[in-house]
Amino acid sequence: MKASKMIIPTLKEAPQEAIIDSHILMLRAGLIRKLVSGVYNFLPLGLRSLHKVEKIIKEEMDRSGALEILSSAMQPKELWEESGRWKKYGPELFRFKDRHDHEYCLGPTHEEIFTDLVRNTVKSYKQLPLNIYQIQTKYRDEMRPRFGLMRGREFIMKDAYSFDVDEKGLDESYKIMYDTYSRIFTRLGLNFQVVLADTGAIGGNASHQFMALSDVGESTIIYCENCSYAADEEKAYSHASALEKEDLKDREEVLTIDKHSIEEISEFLNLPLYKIAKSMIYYAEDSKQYGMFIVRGDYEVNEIKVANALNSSEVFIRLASDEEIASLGSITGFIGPVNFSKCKIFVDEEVTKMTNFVVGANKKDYHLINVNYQRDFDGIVGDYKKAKEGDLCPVCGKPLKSERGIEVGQVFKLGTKYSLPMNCTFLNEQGKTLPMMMGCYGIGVTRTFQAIIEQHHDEYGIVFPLETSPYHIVIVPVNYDDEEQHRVSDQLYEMLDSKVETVLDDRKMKIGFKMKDWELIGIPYIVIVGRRALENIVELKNRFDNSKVELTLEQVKDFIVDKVNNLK
RNA sequence: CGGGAAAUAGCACAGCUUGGUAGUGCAUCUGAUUUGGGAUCAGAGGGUCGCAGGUUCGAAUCCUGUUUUCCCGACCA
Repeated sequence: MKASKMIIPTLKEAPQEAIIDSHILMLRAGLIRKLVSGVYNFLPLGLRSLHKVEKIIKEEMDRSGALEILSSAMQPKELWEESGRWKKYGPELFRFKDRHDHEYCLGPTHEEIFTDLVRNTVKSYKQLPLNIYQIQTKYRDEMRPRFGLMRGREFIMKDAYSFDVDEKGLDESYKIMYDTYSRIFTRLGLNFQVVLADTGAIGGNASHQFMALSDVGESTIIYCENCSYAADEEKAYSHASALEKEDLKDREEVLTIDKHSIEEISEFLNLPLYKIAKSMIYYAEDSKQYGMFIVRGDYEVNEIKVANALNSSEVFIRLASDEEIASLGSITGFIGPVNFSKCKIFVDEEVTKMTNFVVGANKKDYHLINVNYQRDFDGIVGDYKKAKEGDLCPVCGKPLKSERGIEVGQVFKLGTKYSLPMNCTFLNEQGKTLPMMMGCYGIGVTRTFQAIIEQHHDEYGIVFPLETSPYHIVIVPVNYDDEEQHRVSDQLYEMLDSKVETVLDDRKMKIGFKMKDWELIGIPYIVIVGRRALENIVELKNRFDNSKVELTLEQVKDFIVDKVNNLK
């Protein structure tokens, strides 16, 4: 390809809208352009690279035995009502009507569609197991689109759904996808970690997330360096460092005027945070119940765990208002579990290990001191706190670490969550009708594309891994008007073009300008044709370490052809 | 949806306090000179100053409303 025929709209300055490196670089390198918030156009260079990401995903999915299909972004309301999600999904679902007033949505995910497809085409155990996937555009009306492709309202996802006859089959399908994902992200050159995850709105009973490690990631990973334990912060389970047990003292009521927060109480009573228990009342809008959650003062309540405890999903969980708290017989700032019975009490297990601690007295300006679990109150014991760095690993007991990650993929075991309500069944060997066991597996393709850039850039620009670079190599004559340089550039281009993806930068620009462009765009190998053109010697710049070597044309060809062939 | 900030040429920004000709750099076009690291000179094109209303002889500037964008939180591939 000749650079003079391409669209290379590089920007010298970073557009105001971007703040993280990968987003700035995609914009500056002319890979994408914003249409509206959370929606982007892919320009030629960006699209080439994106297609390569898709190709790798496709190759590995096909290798795993999965079958590719393509469905529509437009989905009828009826299917969503069958699964119960038309109501449950909330405002994130883009909904619209046609001229006949029929309702539709733009698919944020495709469980309903695939389940419907399979129930109408597969009837026998002989046709199972089955794994069907697609690479297709998804729509989610995000509250806050962010960081370019990282969280868009329109994005490309690879979604796969497996159908099995039983749990054992599902386990196998799940394992295959788990391994396939590991291969995909490895081939894409991502530094990633697999973590245990909560199942969230999609539902189901087991899940792992694939996290590309990065400081700008929106997820926090809690992991153990000693053993292999790793989990999303939302899901992570840990033990707090142990406290000294004291002899139980008599419970007392103390005046704590205007001391509402844990910090204020701690300071006022001169007690450390871990001698105080935090009581929070949550309300689940779908299951319509309140729950009081008690955690140790130096911990946060994990709202995902709250949602699970209240049989709700996180979207519907909120803190109770002051009025609601009053109607339950307590008062904001002085909530506590002692002599409280208006709603269920959930006690974090770390609280059961505390002795002589402080809680609210459900009475304005009073707290109770020397409170003890079981002697003074009771509740449903479980894990409701947010795990944090320094906690002890639930597997081996060593201190846990934390790191940020970009969630690029997730695998779920759905079980019969969709097949049961949607009646997706098969006949087994005994002629008995059974619901299929399903799994679902997603990769955020556009997000993965950005994650690659986030992990592969330097001070000059993007440094694409060869396999996902828009082009493999670019030939840059210092002065294309110079007769010798022109001849050598053309000759090298002829030698390479049919074998590897080559750009010849024939633009009438100064060398510095052209180099800056390609370094920004991230083409890994740049050939400079300059003063030694007469001797047929050129310079090869390697963007991975920014080193340069002088080579003959033949050597350049052998080098790059070899590199590209090695990818296959 | 809560809290903050912003909106002036393709991009980055000044002008607004104190109302009076819409500007700078980069990019674009023409010509010339340049060609080993974002060239120089000369010239040119490009704007409903986000939108609507108000105040005023006169509004980019002051007032009101509105929309959009970005950032921080709650949600997810």
